[in-house]
Amino acid sequence: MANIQEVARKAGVSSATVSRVLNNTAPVSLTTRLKVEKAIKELNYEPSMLGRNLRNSESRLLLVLIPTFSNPYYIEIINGIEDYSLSNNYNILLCETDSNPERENIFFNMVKNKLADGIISMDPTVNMKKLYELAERHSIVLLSEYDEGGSIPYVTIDHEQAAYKAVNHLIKLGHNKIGFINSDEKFLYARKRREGYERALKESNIPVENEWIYHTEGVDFQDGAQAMRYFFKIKNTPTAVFAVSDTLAIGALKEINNKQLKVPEDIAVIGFDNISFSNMTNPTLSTVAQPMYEMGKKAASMLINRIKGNDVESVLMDYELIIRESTMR
Amino acid sequence: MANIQEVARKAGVSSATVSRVLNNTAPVSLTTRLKVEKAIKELNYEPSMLGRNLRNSESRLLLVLIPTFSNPYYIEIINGIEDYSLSNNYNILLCETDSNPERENIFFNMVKNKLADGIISMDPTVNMKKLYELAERHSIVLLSEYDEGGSIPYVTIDHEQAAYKAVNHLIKLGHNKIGFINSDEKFLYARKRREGYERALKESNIPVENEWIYHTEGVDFQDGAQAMRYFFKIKNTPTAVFAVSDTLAIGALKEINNKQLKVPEDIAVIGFDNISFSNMTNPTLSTVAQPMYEMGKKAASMLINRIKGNDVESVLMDYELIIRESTMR
DNA sequence: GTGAAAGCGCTAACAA
DNA sequence: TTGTTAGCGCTTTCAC
Repeated sequence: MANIQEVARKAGVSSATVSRVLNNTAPVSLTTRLKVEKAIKELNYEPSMLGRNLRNSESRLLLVLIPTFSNPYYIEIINGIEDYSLSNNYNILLCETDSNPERENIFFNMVKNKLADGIISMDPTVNMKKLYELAERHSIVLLSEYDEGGSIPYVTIDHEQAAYKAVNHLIKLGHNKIGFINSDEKFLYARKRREGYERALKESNIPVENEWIYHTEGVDFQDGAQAMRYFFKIKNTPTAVFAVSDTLAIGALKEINNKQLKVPEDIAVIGFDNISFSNMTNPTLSTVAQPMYEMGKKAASMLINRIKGNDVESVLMDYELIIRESTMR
Repeated sequence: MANIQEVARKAGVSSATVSRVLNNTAPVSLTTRLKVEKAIKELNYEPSMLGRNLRNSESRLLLVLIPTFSNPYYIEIINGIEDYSLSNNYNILLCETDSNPERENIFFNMVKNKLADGIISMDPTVNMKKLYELAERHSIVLLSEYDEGGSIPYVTIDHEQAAYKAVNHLIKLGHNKIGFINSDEKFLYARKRREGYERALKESNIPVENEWIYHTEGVDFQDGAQAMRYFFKIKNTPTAVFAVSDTLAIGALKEINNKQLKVPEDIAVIGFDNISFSNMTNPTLSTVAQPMYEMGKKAASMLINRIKGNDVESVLMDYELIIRESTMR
């Protein structure tokens, strides 16, 4: 592959001029521009990003941290991030941390040693201390999971209120025995959604029963099924279930099916995330939809702004309750 | 962030020595090594990949081309690719082409201008002509989709035989009206699987009816549902359906449910891919499982070998028929 | 075992 | 409008 010098020689100009043609960074006379473009074409020249990046000390690569590829929740967000990034000449590197600190370190180091320009973290298990250290000298944006009152900008929804609305919807349907399948409360979103769950109950004078709150290990289908098995085991099985993710809700649905019970007649179920599967289950799943794609775009734009040195503000996005068969009367 | 010169100065050595300590590329006396390591720690030094990559003219970045994030089929493969790559100090860049030639170009250019060292393409819509051009000077491996008799190495399964087995399974269950939900036959895998479908029928003296072969536009749930609606519309609705992907099969399942028909009693269904959701449907879905994770690892190892300049050979992997409720008697 | 120096490919400051 | 030159941070000869 030819380099800029060879192009310059072939065109009979200096490499600086070739660079100027390439980047439109200073006026070049039409004749020389044509000569240069001809040489570029003839040599099949493509500028090396390696040289350019070293010189500009940027990589135009953004890291997107997610705990696992297997949660479909992230897909649309990633699409949003990618679309915005690509159209701003940034590429994104999808980083699966597996909630593994070692992996996390690999990715943090990529930023430190200039292989990436910034990070969008969607990983609720991320090491916040290290992230703050990194944030001192590098650009970081939090997506979905965030740190209240912290200095790292984030984009998220009002998890407390969204959970409140979901549970309230179940209450209005006449339920007062409402199970809550939550994930580990070390995650902020889990704590927030629990608050929303409790507020809805209290406002309707329904006592909050600890045995109706189940904490899962992960957010796989299996975890949801296991939670449901637990609810079946206790004496007072709920007549409605709110799960903090669609994957959990779908697992619960499956388990209810296995028991030959009917949704929503015997047990109503509502999830969270509006993943594409949620419309394919039988019955279809009610859920809370976040504006995934928009959140992704927003986060990307915030990050790129940060990289450019601008100040950015955190944002709270809207969400929507989606009623489907699993909570119809 | 400190650079190698500052470390050298602080340690009282030359930058060459620091580099030698960093890369273990030549013997360094213990005392100087300790001095250097001390300086590195004190300055919190991390070598810049930008400089290193330019010097070594490599990026240690691999591109993984997939048509869309939203097909869960790719997840485990990507995990395999990523695990192998990371443990060999390569990072992977997941590239969603959206079957869009422009996007494809962006990614091809990354390889041309040294921003990436090679490509694993899982995109059946990829522009083969351009890919071959690229393959002349760069390392490429095809995964799942491949080019028979071409010069680009690939890893795949025997699609013809896998389809044959799936259909044969339906025949053994007593079906002789077997619908086939195929994707566009511009894809090699689709043509191969059709061959398998036809071979199974012919071997059992079941005539191949064109009206029982439906070609979808995409491989989303909706496409499967649409295919099933078509089968319901024709006079002679099949009693069993083989879909070339689980997503299609799940869409079909949903549509059968909507018709108040029972799977497998009224219509048996078998898919392809063994995505995680296939075990959560009601009934659970029979399918063909490819060794996704292993295929990913294998492809990554082949690509990295190629980059190193070694010759690599294409491989055919095993697959497995997974019988679940949707095809039980 | 270690250092000096060149150079990977590019861009930007300065000079002309 | 264009060329000269320095230098981004690193590794690797080649001397010593």
